[in-house]
Amino acid sequence: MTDTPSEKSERRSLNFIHAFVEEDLREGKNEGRIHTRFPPEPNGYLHIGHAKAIHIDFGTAEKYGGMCNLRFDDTNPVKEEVEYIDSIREDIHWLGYDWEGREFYASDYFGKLYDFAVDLIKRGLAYVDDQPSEVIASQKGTTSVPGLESPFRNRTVDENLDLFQRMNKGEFAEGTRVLRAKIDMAAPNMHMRDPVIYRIINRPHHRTGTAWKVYPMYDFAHGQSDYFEGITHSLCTLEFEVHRPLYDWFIDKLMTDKYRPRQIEFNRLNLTYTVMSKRKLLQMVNDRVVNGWDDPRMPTLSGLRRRGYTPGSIKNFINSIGYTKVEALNDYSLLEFAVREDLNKTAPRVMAVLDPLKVIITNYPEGKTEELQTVNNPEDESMGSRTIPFSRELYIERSDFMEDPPKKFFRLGPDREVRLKSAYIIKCEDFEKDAEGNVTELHCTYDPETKSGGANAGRKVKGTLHWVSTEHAVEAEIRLYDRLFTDPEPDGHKEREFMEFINPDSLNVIRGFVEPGLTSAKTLDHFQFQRLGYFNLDPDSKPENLVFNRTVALRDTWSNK
RNA sequence: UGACCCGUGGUGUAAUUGGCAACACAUCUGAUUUUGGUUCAGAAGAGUCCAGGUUCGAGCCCUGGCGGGUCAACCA
Repeated sequence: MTDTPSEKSERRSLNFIHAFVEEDLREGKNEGRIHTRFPPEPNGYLHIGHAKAIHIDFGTAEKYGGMCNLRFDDTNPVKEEVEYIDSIREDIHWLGYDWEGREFYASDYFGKLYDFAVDLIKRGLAYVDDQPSEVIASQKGTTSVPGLESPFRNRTVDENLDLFQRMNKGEFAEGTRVLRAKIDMAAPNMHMRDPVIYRIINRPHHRTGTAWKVYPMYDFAHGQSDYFEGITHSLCTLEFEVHRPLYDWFIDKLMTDKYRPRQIEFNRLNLTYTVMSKRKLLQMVNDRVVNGWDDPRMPTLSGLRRRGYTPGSIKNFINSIGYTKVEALNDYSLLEFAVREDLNKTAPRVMAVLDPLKVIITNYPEGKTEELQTVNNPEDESMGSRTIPFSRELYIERSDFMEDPPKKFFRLGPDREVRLKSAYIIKCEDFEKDAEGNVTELHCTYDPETKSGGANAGRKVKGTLHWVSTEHAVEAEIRLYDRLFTDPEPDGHKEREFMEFINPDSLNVIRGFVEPGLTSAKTLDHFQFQRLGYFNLDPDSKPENLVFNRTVALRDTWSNK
């Protein structure tokens, strides 16, 4: 069989997970079925790390004509809340995936799991341990010293059965008894040293209420849930690698036919300048470091969405970093590149001034307003054009003028010429300063012959500035978001708390001026404010108080050297 | 000092059966441009953790080191 070049390059780009999947397919495993699942615990909002999992879970199913379930891993009523379930559903949909009604809960299987536990007891493979957790922990041994067997390890089947049933009836207090799998206290893998599989919890569960007093542990619930749902490939992150022997052990005891799920682990997403642990994100929400899970500085999907990141850009980013078994730290600039690349094609170019400096065109008639034509996107004619008002008084960006400009500064300075985007070439004749020496006002003249698009517009000047007409511009609140953390690895310091690395300037709220017409923009529509970056209208923005969030800044490559 | 996993430019990935180490980001030039954006062209940057071995040929196979990660929750 010969491959076409495209087939070759397709196989070339296969990640190791898909290589495993194809191998299983070739070997005819599970009758050629591909079925994955995305299994979040509903104890927080989804973040960009989950996007990596979502893309491989749903993406693999999509690629091989299989299915992907959504399964809420809700085995611990102490930590989980209904509130999170809705946000998780919404975020998956936002990324462009659908579980087609196959929404399951680990708690759906509490009955089956209980029966399986009873079965293990009957087969002499599980026992009730009456010891407190500290004693069980101390008997576990260490990574280099074998563990000790519990004195309750060899109870009779009848006694175990009786005790386990009474555990579930609420006869015993939390922490007084657990059910353990009987495997091997001397196993080199700690997870095989008689792991706890059921514990008593006296708190109502968000779905099953008070029906159960005992709840299965992750290891006892996850693989079995996979099995019950017919999952063929259970994709998870690297830290579960050492759990795999236990996963397989339970499946061995449960298997009734040839079908068997397979766990494959990949590297989790780590981003520079970003904290991804749900525990820490929750702490930032609780400590009011940020204004909630969807604060635009948060790495949550809802935060990124509000900030203006598009689903497509996140998908491209995830694809570009790939899936391997190497613990990687991905550069934040790669994400920003993906956003700019995506937005560049779709975002109309509009004018805004963030830090205004007044300019008076001295030879322009007072009271006159011109409607100038400007294209929405110079690279995409189909996006059309619009008109913007020009008048005698304008704002330009304060940083676009230098009293004493260095050699390679192409913007405005005394006696310098510059083009106003879509308008005229102007020349700075004079400027005023206040008592502190700050420049307060520029007096310029314009050259009527150089009107943009006109017959004589061809004269070249080095710089082009964005501007707005003071009379027509709309004042808006503009939120400039920067990195929340100052250190590339706020999470990676053993001695120092990640909170010590919080950037006090991560949010700057300013009043700027935008060209008229943006007030009717739809929420989340993107704009490129010339040279300032990509912005979007905040979902909470009101017509009387426009709020724009900066999605990502453009790189201003001019440096004062 | 146990078990398992992993070491490829600064970062992240690729390299078919063992066959010239490739791509993207980042960095630096230059060109075009009514955005110092975009686009285009180019440069620099690793000889694949180390040492042996097998082979005509090793990033890939074997052996031994070294380095990093995960695991000893009644969390997931």
